[in-house]
Amino acid sequence: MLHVDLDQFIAAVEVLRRPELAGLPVIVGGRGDPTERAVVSTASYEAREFGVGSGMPLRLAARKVPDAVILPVDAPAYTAASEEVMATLRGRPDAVVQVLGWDEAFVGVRTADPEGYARELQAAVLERTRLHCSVGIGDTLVRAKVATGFGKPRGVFRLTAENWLDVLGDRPTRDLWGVGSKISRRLENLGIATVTQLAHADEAPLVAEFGPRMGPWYRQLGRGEGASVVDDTPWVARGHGRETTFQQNVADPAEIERAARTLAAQVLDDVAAEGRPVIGVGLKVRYAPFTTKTFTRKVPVTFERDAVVAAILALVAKIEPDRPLRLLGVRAEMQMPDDAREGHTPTRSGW
DNA sequence: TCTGGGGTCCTAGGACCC
DNA sequence: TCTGGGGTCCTAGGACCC
Repeated sequence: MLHVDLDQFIAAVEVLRRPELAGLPVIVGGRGDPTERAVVSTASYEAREFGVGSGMPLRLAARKVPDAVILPVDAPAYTAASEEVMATLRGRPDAVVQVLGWDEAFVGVRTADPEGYARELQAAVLERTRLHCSVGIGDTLVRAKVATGFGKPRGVFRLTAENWLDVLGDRPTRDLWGVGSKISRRLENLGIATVTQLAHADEAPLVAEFGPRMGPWYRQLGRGEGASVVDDTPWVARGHGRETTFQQNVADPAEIERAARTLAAQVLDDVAAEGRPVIGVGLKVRYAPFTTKTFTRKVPVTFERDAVVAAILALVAKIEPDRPLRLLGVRAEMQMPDDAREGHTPTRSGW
């Protein structure tokens, strides 16, 4: 199968509608105001030269690249561009498309010439959307996904059982899809630093450290093994959430309740659009400077907005008084359709 | 430098039941 | 007086992804 990833997608979309930005360091994040609390969504390759990357605080990015063009996030524009891209992928011969996000998808296809197919796919995407993408080819989803990184930008790269360890074996486990900084550190404490070491690790210590599901899963990941079928079943959201980071920390209970009610209303609008009842609510709180707490509660299956808001406010009452908040989030879980996906293989990202 | 906002899934531990 | 073993449900929190 193939994995397709648009190159610097958000920045590229912005440059398309403002051609004069081509070749400049472009940074997209937050409301485009580098004095606010926000992070970088995407930086153009020119900006990345200065060490700017996704997830970096916007303030820091602006300091690193004083001449950067800083733009606000325009989600509808990226959604529209993304839909064009995905439609292009679906139009490829025999393609089964599994969308992973705005700028990513798996494409399942049987072909004797995957590289040729990938090049044609890139040409089709470029012709229809004027956007460049990189393509990974693999015999599993994990290998295809990881392969794309080696193809960037605008390239094609293949990873299979043949060359997986040759290419990745000496790399840190952090380079694997699903291993972040915390897991890689815990692996290191088990004496596992590289992909090869993970691939050949004993299962028992992994199970002891990560549990009966995730332990074996991480070793599989080290081998690049796992699912190899692209699944185009339409996505069904489990819930919807909204959160806001306060520009200044907030301690006033009345202001916190107001913010919670506003978020709850937005969440309930999102939920109502799905036409499925609410089965639970959640509250996320980040106390300043950066300690996150969550509270959850099941509710009787309901379409009643007032009942859901009341459940959310009951969670708000659990917030420690006199501790300033920097973030507040509200979430609602929805009832799943009966036939919803069962027996999922863990991937940590739900895809 | 000071860390967004939208999601998903897994695990631990307590409550409760038989 | 101290205490089994199995199961399910719920909550809180951790980690990851884009």
